[in-house]
Amino acid sequence: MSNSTPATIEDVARIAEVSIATVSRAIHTPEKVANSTRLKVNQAIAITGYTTNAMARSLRLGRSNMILVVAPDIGDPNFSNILVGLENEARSHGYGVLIGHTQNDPQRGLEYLKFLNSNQAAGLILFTGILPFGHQAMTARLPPSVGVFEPVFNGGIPYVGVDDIEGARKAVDLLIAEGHRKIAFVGDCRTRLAYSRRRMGYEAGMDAAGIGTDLRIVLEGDGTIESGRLAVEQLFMRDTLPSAFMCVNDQTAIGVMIGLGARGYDVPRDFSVTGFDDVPQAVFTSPALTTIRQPRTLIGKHAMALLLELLSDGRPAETEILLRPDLVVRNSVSAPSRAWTKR
Amino acid sequence: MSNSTPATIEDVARIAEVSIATVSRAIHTPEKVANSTRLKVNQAIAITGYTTNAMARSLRLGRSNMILVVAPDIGDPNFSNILVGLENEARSHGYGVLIGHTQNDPQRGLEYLKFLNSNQAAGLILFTGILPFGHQAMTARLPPSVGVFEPVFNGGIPYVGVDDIEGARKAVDLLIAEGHRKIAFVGDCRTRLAYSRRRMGYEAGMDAAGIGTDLRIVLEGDGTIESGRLAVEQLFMRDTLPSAFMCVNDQTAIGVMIGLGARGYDVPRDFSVTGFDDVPQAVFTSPALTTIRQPRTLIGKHAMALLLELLSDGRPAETEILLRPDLVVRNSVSAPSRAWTKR
DNA sequence: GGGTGTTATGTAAACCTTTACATAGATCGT
DNA sequence: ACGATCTATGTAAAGGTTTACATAACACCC
Repeated sequence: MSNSTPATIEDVARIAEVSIATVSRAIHTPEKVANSTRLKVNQAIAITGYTTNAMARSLRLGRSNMILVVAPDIGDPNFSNILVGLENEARSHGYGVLIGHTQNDPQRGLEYLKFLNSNQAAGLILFTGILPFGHQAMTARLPPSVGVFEPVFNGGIPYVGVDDIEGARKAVDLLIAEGHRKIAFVGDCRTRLAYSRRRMGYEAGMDAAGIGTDLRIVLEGDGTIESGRLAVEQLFMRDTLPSAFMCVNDQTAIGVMIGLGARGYDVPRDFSVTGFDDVPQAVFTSPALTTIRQPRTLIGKHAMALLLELLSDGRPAETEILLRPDLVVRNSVSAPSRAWTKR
Repeated sequence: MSNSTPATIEDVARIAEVSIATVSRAIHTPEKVANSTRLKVNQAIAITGYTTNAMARSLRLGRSNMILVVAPDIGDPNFSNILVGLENEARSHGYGVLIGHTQNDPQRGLEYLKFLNSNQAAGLILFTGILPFGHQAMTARLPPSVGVFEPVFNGGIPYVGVDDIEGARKAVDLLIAEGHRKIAFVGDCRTRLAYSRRRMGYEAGMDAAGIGTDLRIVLEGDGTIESGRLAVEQLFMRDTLPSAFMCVNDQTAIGVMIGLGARGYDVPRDFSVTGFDDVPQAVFTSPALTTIRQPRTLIGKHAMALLLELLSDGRPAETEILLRPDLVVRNSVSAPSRAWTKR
């Protein structure tokens, strides 16, 4: 029963007493084969335990059934949930998911390009927000691709993600509703499209409330904890303090809370803080972080569905699918402290 | 330069004015080809931008250059760091890493078995602690495999992980050194080998200190936050309270701290708590969790190295590689409270 | 100078599948 | 009843690679 070498289509054909072509047809286009024959083939498959050799199939078809997922950092708390969505959707369509991380190393990017060139992946999901492959000359050979988590700015590939503008808007609106007027934005960053959009949402909210943007309390940042801590330091140096910090992501918010804690302030009594992403840790910070949730599994699902569509249709359907962000209220926001309302 | 169809070995051969066999040899066994020829071939490769078609290669060789990694849950905070180690090591040897998650669904397991049978992966890394493929009959066709994170109990495959016994021992020893005598063990679980070992370390430590094990404060658990919370409830019901909780993992410890917090107790003033794993969240709990660190990236690296060795040698080298766990002291442990020292 | 090695290269088969084309048998319309 | 059409199946080529075997060139030794 369990030979050392796996059964081939020929073994099945021999047992079913048909040709290998018929076996192949019985599997892939069953309507083209007589009922009686199909039955014999299915029995033979059951007997041999035959599984199509994916290598041979891919070789013949000129494309594989693997999707390459390239992320800058597998450990990113946002990553795994999106991946689950991607993986489920892919597998239910007979595709496998392959994972690579670039660690922001361009050399790594080239390796993946080679990988794609050698036909090992039929499609590409990009978390990096940038085509990680040096010269655009290569672009010609890129398989169908979909950006996720971060829009890809140097190549017109479709994107699936959360509506950053709307999400940011929800955060500012909450702070404004609580009575805040001086709201800092931490994590301004021109190169990251998602962050730019969040800032746009921030500005829209401030404008809508008739407050407008005070550039002295818009701080640069790269989304790391450290950048949040640094921003707090800068503000205390400049002595232009807000009553609330709207942060471009949860990591930054954690950094801000650490910075404020280090200076002896209490969140939310002295300052309110919001994040963005709702990473798992956001529940465990103290206080638990009020933030904007990304529907990560859903993003993964949609992104993969779009990619698979591209793979069969050829032409790009939508260029951008934006999902609805949800406000998650926890304990890091309250009304501004007395000290601030007086100003 | 960038044709629509990728260059094949024949294109290279034509340009280099040699046969395809020579090209293949120039790539894989360069010492068997004359210097002058090798030069010509390399130039031709550079001109064409040739990359070996991995499908054809795998088909011919009867094995792929992919390693399948099967985890119960990609989102597990322990997972990503081990994966980084696995991935780096694999890639530096020309292998790619493929990720699957079973979500503890046996159906899923079967899909992966099919996947392996169809030659799409040369080796298997198992996070699940169990061969996820129904009947052991199949075992015959399993490719070289290595267990990681959790020893595989139903198949004699090599294992790479942390020394759970020693790690647990470090945790008890710390608690004992702080003066604790009544130390609960939370997360007893017969089916999970790693947890059993941690309990063994716990018992060894208690015995060495002449305290011994009090079964009334050894509680079952499955490593979830909820199981930790529940354990606290049980102890308060039974009214047999320890002064410290040694938890089988960080999640459990978080649950314990939540449970204690809910009853109005302060950690570490009223009770000390230790975890195991040092997941990223452990820094952000309040108080920050004292725990045992698993060298995750290193585990991944060693596991993959072992697997690749198996792949080339054939025979299993070591059956178990245990790495050193490190004690990470944070703020969840202190001397027992007055109330307890008096007992 | 002819047998013996050695070295470098070429020829062709094999890996397993899918599918265009060919074939043969059945069905149908008149 | 006969050509036309349709349906089910088979034959064989193709996809790109690796490698056993064959060949050819060359050096070497007695």
